[in-house]
Order: sequence, then structure tokens, then C-alpha cells
Amino acid sequence: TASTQPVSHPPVACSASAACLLQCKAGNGAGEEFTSINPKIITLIFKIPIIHLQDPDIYSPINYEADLDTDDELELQFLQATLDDKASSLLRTFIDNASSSGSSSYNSKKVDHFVSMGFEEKLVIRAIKENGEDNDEAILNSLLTYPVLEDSLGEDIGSSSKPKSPTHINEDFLDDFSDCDSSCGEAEGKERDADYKNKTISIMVDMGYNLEDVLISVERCGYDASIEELADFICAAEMAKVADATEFPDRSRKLEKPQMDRKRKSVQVIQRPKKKPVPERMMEERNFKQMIGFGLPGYPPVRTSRILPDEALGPPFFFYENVACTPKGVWEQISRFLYDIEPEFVDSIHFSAAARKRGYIHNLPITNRQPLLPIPPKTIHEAIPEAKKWWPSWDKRTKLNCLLTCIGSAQLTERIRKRVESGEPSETDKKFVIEQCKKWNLVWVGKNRVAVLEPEDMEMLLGFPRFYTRGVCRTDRYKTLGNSFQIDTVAYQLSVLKPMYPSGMNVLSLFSGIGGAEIALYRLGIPLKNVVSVEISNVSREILRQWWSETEQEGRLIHVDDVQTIDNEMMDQWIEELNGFDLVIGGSPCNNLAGGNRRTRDGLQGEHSSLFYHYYRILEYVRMSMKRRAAFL
DNA sequence: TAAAGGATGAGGAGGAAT
DNA sequence: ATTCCTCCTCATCCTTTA
Repeated sequence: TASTQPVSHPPVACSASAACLLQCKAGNGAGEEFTSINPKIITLIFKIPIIHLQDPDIYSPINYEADLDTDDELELQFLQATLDDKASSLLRTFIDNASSSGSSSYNSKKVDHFVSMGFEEKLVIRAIKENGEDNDEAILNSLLTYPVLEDSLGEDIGSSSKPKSPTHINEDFLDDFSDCDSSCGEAEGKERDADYKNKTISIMVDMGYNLEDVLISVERCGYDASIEELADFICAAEMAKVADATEFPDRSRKLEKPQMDRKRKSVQVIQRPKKKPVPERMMEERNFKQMIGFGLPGYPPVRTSRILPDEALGPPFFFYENVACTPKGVWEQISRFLYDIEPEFVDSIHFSAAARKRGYIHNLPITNRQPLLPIPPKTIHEAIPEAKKWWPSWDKRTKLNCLLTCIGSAQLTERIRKRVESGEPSETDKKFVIEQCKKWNLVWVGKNRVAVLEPEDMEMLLGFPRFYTRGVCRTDRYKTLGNSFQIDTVAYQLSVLKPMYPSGMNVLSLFSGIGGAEIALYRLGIPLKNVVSVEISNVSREILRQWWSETEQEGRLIHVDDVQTIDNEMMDQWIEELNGFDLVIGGSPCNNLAGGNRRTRDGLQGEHSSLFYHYYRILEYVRMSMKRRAAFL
């Protein structure tokens, strides 16, 4: 059968289509759009082609339905109902990819084709019978619909939901356990557990794992955990010992909330907590108000540890960034896709003289962070000492506002000069001047003269080397810098990686821009072994390339222009050539989220901001592919 | 032709007063 | 708890200027 075929090729090829589906508008020109997509639905689509590897019965879409509540059903129905022409073509791609990539080693018969995508054979037969053999789209649509329509399947579903990592270790091992699930009675369950435990432990020890570690991992992950899950846990625990014993699940903590952890684990990314919505959780946090994240250098930590869902643990580590003040619900949506990890909101005002309110979601440890040295100036006067001389007493600013992509005009600064130069300005004049200064981040550069920040000022305030962006026109320097990371802020969070990777890192940098992530790692003293940098703007790419060349980086810089063109084959090739990625980092476009956008602030589904789903797609695939590779080697 | 200028507010967050 | 007020925002697009 399909499930016993050796894994020789990445089976997932539909992810891009799945992500694209998110952007499909409702059919019939109704003008409605997806405003909130449940990751369950998307994950369902994502997972379908890979599930056959493990255990088709367990991974059939029906089983996923176990995690779908009423809302999800509606959403799924809505998804299907809105498959217009555009979506249909994507669906076509989805099917083609799944068959050409994932099922290349299987026979071409219709049934096998869909079985290989993870659907149950009997349902495939039924769908073919209903739709005819030649209509793949209709067949697939039916297969996706069955779980929703088949009420009677609900019980079976609920009891057999046991998603496993797509990692392929040894099918024989899994076959031994795949027929045991919670549908057994209580007594049976205990017996099953004991049986399972013994077999698993025996196998794991045979595989070379330390008995104690195996026992701990079984305790921690639950008796129904698969071998690869246990292996993952042990691997993570090992890393934790090296890196930060308090960050990863450790022995003292593992028994605290076994039920909660088991539940979370057992559903992986499919299930999202419903009782405690993310928004309230996030807003309750006092870190949102002050935007100090989990703590700042030199201050007592807000939080010293956190428990990440097992499926979120590195490697690879990941780091995601975007503007903090998005339309409502956006961060909740992002968080739901990124393993429900709580965003860390930090205002770079704590690291710099300029504000920059940003949210970060990552799976990094949060203790033993170290700030970059030297500590950057934190007030305007420290940052721009020459301005102090000309600063009027009635301008009370000590900090700059967020560095944007556009600057004030020379005409404006001239108008301000005229208002101010004729004696003591009136209150009205002062009000106008202060208002404009705050709006455009103007600083006093001469007697009665204000000016916009120079590109070099912005480079410094953002933590880049001086003249980093030289060589391109002034407008482009402002634009690219305005879109960048604040290096000190990001580096502080990334600093925990330094002791873990003394010999350097392989980095997949998405939406690189001018290379804020690369500079942050470089300034931390973490060697850049290989960097795959994805950036659509050739101006930005050139800036990074130039820096890479000038600083004589020993590693390799691979540039890709469009994140949407990255397919599984490319990722597999990189993973093979570079021996995997250690970090997937990036901040997806904020155009449709940022408050300054008057025209197209249409949220995460916006034209540019929806590229976030490619971050998710790529991260998910890289993680899956690396897991599979690790288990295979 | 390329760069700069100018017009284009909504939408939250947060504080103070009620 | 509600209302009022102040403040700020990784922007976009068309026109004007150099």
C-alpha cells in the first residue's frame, strides 16, 4: 500500500495552493472576503497529501473533523462554497502537485491517486462513483465535503483522532500501535497503555536512546505518543540542557500539567483553544501597555520561562515580526497559525531613541538574553548631540516617533523656520511646529531650523552600520530603512542563539528587506554560514549583497526574489545542500496593517500582508521536511 | 525620467474625567 | 462602566519639480 512506500520525495506540494486559497474572494462577485480563516481548515488542506505516509486511517480528513467544531464546519462549508474559478484553478494545481510530487511512486489509478492524498479508500470510491472518474475537482470537493456531511462518522472521528508527526521513522513500528486508540474502554485502555509503553520503550532503547530519557519522554508526551514524537522530545530536551535548562520542557515541569500538554500535543496545529481566546490573554498582559515584552536588559524579567507547544519547539527556530498596532484580530490570527504562541510586544523605544512598536512571535528561549554592545543612545540628545545646541525649551521631546518610509519636505522645514525665526513664537506657532516635528520626526539642526533625519541618523537609530544603505537614492534609503527591523531589539531576542551555534547558523530569511536579521546575527557575533534571503525589492537585495561582499562573509548568500515562487523542491534542495536551517526569520509585509495606510489598510487578507501565509507555509514545510530528514538519517 | 511634494483619516490605545 | 480627549501610525497615489 501507499503507506509502506519508502519516502524518497517530499510529498507536500500543495501548500502554495492552500495558502493561495486563503486569498480567494467569495464567489459570484458578492464582494465578501475572508476576514478570518481558521487554521484548522488550512492545515487540513496542508496535511492531506502528506498523511498517507504515516497511517492513512488516522490521517484521513474524517479524523481531522474530530477537531472541527460547529464554526469550523461552517467555515469549511463556506470554503467549499466559495471555490470560484480562481479557486478551481488553484485546486487544479493542488491536485496536480499532490499527484506529481507526492504520489510519483504510486500507480496512476484514480483510487490510488486520492488514497495517496490521505483519503480513505471507501470514500474515494464513493466520490468517484458520484462524480465520475474524469472530474478530479468534483471528486476532491466531495472528499472534502464528506466529513462535514457525515454526521454518523462523528463518533469514530472523536475517538480516533491521533495525529502524528509526518516524520517517517519506521512504518513497522507504527503499525504496531496504530490500531490502538482511545476508542478502547477504560480497562482496555490501561492494558493498551501498558502494552504500548513496554513495546515503545523497548524499541526506543534498541534504537540507542537512554532508558531514563525514554521513560521521561513517555511520561511527558503521553503513552499514545509516537516514537518520533518521543524522539523529538528527547532531542529538544538535549538541546535544552545545552542551551537553557529552564526553557525547554524539563523534568521538573513535565509532570505539572500532563493532561493539558497531552491534549495540546495530540492535536498539533489543528486544535486551537477556544475557551481562552488569544485577544484577551494578550491584552491582559501588562507587557502590551508598556511594550516591554518578556523583559528588557537591566530590568527584572516580566517572565522567566514559558511553555511552548511541543510542535513549536526548535530546531529550526523561528522568529516572526510585524507591526504591533494592527487592525483587530490580526495578531490573534497570526498567533493561531504560529502554534498559538503568544506574541511578544516590544517598543524599540527601550533600545533606541526612536519608537518602534512591534510584535514578535518566536520559539526562542527567553532567559539569558544579552543586549548588543555598545548600548545605543536612548534619547534624542544622546543620539544627535549637535541638536542639543539648537533645541528650544518649548520642544519637550526626548524621544523620536516611529521611523517611517516617508520624510517631511524641505518646504515644510522652511515654513517652520519662517514661523520661528521672527522673535518668540506664539503659542499657535509652537503648537503647529511641535505637531509637525512629531509628525515628521524633525530635529533642530540650526538656529530656528529643523530638518528631517538623515539616512545615516536612521541607520544609527535602527542599529545598522553607518552608510549601510549608501549607493541608492535618498528616497529608497528612507523607504528601505523605514521598513526594517530595529537591530538592537531583534538582536536582544536572538541573543540566546549565540551559545547554541558557536560555529554559525544556516538562516532562511524571508522578507529580508535590507537584511535586518542578518545584521542582527552578525552583530551578535554569530557566524552566518549559509543565508537564503528572500526579498522582492532589488534595491534592498543589492544593499544586503553589497554588505555581504564588503564584510567578506565566508558563508554563502542565496538570494531569491519572490517568496511565492518558493516551492517544496527548492526547500528540500536547500535543506539537503545546507544540512537544514537553524533559523527561519522574517517580518511579513505590514502595508495592509499599518496605521499610516489610508487607502488599503484591509488587514491580513490584504494584497501584501497576506504574504504572511507564505511565511507560515514555508516554515511549516521546512520544519516538517527537517523532521523527516532527521528521522531518516 | 527620477526624485520630491502634497493630499488623503481611520482606527486603536491609553489616560483622565465623570 | 462610560465618555471624551490626545496621541500615534514599517503608507499610497497623484502631481509637481529638478
